[in-house]
Amino acid sequence: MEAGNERERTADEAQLESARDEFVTQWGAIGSAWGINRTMAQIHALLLITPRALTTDEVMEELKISRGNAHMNLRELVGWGLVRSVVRKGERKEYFEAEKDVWKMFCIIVRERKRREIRPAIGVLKDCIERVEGLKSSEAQTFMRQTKALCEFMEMADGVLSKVARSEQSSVVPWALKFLK
Amino acid sequence: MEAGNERERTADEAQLESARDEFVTQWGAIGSAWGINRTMAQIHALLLITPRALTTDEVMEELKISRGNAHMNLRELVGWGLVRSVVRKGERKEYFEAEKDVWKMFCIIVRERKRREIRPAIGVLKDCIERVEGLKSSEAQTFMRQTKALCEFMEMADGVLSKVARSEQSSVVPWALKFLK
DNA sequence: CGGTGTTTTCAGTAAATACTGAAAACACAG
DNA sequence: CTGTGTTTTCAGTATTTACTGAAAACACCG
Repeated sequence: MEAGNERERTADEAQLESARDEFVTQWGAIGSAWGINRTMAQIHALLLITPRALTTDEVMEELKISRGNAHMNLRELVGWGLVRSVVRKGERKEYFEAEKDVWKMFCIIVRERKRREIRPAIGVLKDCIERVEGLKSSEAQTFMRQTKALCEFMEMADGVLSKVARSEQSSVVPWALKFLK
Repeated sequence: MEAGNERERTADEAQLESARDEFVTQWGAIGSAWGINRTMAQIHALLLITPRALTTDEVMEELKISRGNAHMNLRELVGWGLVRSVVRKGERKEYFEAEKDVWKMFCIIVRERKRREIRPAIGVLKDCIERVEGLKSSEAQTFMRQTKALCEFMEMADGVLSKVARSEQSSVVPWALKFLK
């Protein structure tokens, strides 16, 4: 009987572990399709599904990666605000834990991508528009029309995302859903 | 006087060309931050700001890239639906032109990313959830909670994006903007 | 059919990106 | 200050990704 339970628990553990591995791997693949370093996405996935905070060594061990790699990507995640470093009193090791609330996660990503990519893109577009202001050729006209349209669109997107991400409440979106079409 | 006009026109052209180059380069950089091949983004940018359709050779020339590269990336853009190939009667060359309407462009990108990345991601999450259904350990609980939350979130995002992209009208979003906060 | 202009493919190579591991820097306790 | 555990850095290297260019395939013409 005891042996049976043990065998069962072990099977369960194997099942869980394989699902966790699948999740970590796939999350890495998904991340890299969106321009995020695969390892960083994997570390993030690992921390997301781990109840407690982990040390750099545990991350290294779990994902079979070097210290440098683990370290750099953990720091990057902390930089994004997706992971917090926690220090336990009396211990010298640093622990890391992910923001687990999916909506907060989303808001953080939106804010950061806005700051890092959308804003600069708008800047570039404005600069391009300025440079050809007043030019008359049809090529110049097409260029202006397109860059202006793109710029307006991105400013709108920026606005929408700001509001959505500021709300900090996933309740706003399901509500908005009803009104769309 | 004539010389003056010519000099002026030339200066204008130089100004336009530098702005166009800037745009193409930067659009490439932006694209690659979002997981899109830099060259593909540059070709897209080039076609966006060119009033007429271009041949593979013109794209090669403009961006200083090889035939193979130009060809493959043009095909990829056609695959996304962001670029159409047009055949002029009596000519054997193939011409390429971009979808210029920014809102349509957005809808296409949303639809494709949904199809290529969001849907598969949801599939992976569902699979992971299924695999641990019924497991009791606290590790399993955390795993389930997180993957379920992520899955629900992505399904919601998928729904919102579907509706937004289906509307085919940029007018819906500015309207929705007022209601957000 | 052979000739001509065009597109497609892909082996080989280049460039970009990510990772390793070991050394240096740091931080703290004794 | 010295020893110990920990974090940080980064030159060198591996892996991945993207590109080239030439050959093959294709499509049409006379």
